[in-house]
Amino acid sequence: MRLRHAHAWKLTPAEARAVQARLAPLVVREDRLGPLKRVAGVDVGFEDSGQITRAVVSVLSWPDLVPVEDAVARRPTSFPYVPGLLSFRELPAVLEALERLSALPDLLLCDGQGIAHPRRLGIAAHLGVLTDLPAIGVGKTRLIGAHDEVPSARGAWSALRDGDEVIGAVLRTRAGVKPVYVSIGHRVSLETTVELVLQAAPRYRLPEPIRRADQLASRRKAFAAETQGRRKNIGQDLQD
DNA sequence: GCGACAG
DNA sequence: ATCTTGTCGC
Repeated sequence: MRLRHAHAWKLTPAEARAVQARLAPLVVREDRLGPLKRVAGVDVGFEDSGQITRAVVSVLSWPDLVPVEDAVARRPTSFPYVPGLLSFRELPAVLEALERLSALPDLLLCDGQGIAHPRRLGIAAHLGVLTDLPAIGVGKTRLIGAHDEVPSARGAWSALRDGDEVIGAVLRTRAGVKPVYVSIGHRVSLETTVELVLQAAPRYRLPEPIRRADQLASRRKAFAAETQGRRKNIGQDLQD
């Protein structure tokens, strides 16, 4: 498949913020999803002291969450980490990985914020707009926004607010475990976002697609079992 | 001017 | 994000 985009983004932080201001209005905050069959987790890791960006997209079937395809892409890191500008550092590699899939997924679950961002264009929203695929942001920590304490039961959540606007939800995917920060990425309402994240994370804190992408993006060890409760095998490395 | 600050 | 195994606790 083709995602016609030049992946060479040589921008200054000021220019990057201008791009965000231009794209933020294009985010669709309502449900515009088709049938879900393939859901992808997106994550990025770094090698060589951060000089190489490694993006992974793991596609799982829905709703059974069985791994069906993975794609990896490595690129020289071309943008520093600047809070609020994460997508300019990670998306070039992510787009390259997406293009390597045999088919695009029906939904993207991204490690990072959606519209819970200063200019409402976190990495999940940015990726959603560029690909026009439904997308959801799942952050492990907060970028912006305030919220009440979240009840400890799985499924409980509190609105994440920036002033008067609700920009996301702080959701408990596991009882008694630190909640995750979820927000609209593109073409998915906040209500649906909460439902889908809960369905995608039936057992662990993070959604299965993101967990798998995490594995492939950081560790380089084999991860044969664990997904379906099988035996553990140490030893076999697997490259890409 | 002083903090806060996704990954 | 990354440097890194085993270990303490529910």
